[in-house]
Amino acid sequence: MPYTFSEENYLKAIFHLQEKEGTVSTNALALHLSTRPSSITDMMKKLSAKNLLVYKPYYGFSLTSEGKKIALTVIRRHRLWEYFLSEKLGFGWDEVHQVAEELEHISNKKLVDKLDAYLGFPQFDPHGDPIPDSRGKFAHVEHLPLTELAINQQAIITSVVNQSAELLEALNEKKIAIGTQVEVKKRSGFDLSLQARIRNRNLTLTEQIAKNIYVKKI
Amino acid sequence: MPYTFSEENYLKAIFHLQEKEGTVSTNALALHLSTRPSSITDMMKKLSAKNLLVYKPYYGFSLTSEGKKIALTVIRRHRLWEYFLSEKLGFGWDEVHQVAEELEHISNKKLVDKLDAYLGFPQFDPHGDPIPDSRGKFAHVEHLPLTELAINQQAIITSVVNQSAELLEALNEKKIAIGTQVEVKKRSGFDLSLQARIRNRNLTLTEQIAKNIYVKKI
DNA sequence: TTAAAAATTTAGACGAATCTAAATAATTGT
DNA sequence: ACAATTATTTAGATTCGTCTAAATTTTTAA
Ligand SMILES: [Mn+2]
Ligand SMILES: [Mn+2]
Ligand SMILES: [Mn+2]
Ligand SMILES: [Mn+2]
Repeated sequence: MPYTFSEENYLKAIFHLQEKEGTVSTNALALHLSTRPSSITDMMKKLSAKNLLVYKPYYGFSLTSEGKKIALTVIRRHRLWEYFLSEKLGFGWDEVHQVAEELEHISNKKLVDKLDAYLGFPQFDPHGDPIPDSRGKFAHVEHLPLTELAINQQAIITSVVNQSAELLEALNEKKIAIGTQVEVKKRSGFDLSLQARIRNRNLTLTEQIAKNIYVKKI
Repeated sequence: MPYTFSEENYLKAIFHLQEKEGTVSTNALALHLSTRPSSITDMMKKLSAKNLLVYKPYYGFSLTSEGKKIALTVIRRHRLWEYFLSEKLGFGWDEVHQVAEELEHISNKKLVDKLDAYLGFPQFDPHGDPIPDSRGKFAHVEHLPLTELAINQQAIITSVVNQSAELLEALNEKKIAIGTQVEVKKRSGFDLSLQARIRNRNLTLTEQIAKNIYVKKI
């Protein structure tokens, strides 16, 4: 029942890659975790011995339901702490991730549930990502990347998928945040950049930025 | 600058034993940390190599000023989290220690200082122990063990030194807490137990309990 | 269809933190 | 003063998580 920091980080990373890419390769996971592929293989053996994932050498691996359950509790803790840091302590959304990366490993269930209650059972973290409840369930939001929003369609920003400090700072500068209303006025056929109307101002957003911003039509 | 959980736990334990007993022996430290004496010796070598303590085989060891500084930051974090758990999340004072034992190792300075500010710069933790400020300074309270309080002298409880869950539960049952007013009416010459008047009721306190309770005369 | 390239695993090593058992040093009591 | 006891250290092992370098398997593309 008590998993190591490493085990939790691996399970969470696998869960995220599995969600985003559908599949997870040894190299992709090594890249994501900033480790070497051989370390991945080592850990896969340990985790499969604990029945947290199924692993066939050279065939790949995928989380068991127990493995998913653990990944979700780590994600829950991560996002709850991010919310706490942002809402109660006044951290910026570009700073919370790094700190939550450590706090997420404190596994006392009573702590997490009391924190959740204290925060008022928030549904989304500061990046717009849904926070699993104590049973691992979370709200689903119908959203699409800003790159696919129809011209002149009003929408609000629901989340930012890439949470690199650089991107978040760039968005801060442009005063773009979760909940901000946005409308695409024009999309360039040449570089796919777009002209957006945000807070009554016209901004140019590169494709690289736009594809990390998800929106919900209103 | 980044110390391991183990290193921090050792430094904190040495600091506490040094405060309470004046000196620290290998065996005492092993007992305190629930490890084996040989593990202590191993760690003493590591910590002295890092100049956090001075160590001469068979002669003992004591913290350098750098070692004390680190111990104090760990104690600061521990007590701030205890305060948070108690005041904000509603944990009982007999539950906070165990959780804080983990939270104390999250070393992000900005986190700790923002938490401190959020809590209103508390001076004492739920057990009455002083919380070091960001420079490592803390309030000093003139207090004495309840076993030494003069008969009929009014006093209030400032702290409880032994924080075993058993003792704290026993105190909860008797409705004894930090800040509770107390007066000793009689002290038995036979078993050193004492009759105390607390919340307008007369209670018998064994010596074992009384010596863990510290009070300040009023 | 097969050779080159890419992905993955294995072999062997290391540092951290711990342990047991044995050796050694310090203390104590007669 | 010295033998017995106690405290401490050393020797040697183990587990965890990681690494590099080499081997192996899979994929790709000529
Ligand atoms: Mn993490
Ligand atoms: Mn987030
Ligand atoms: Mn601790
Ligand atoms: Mn305390």
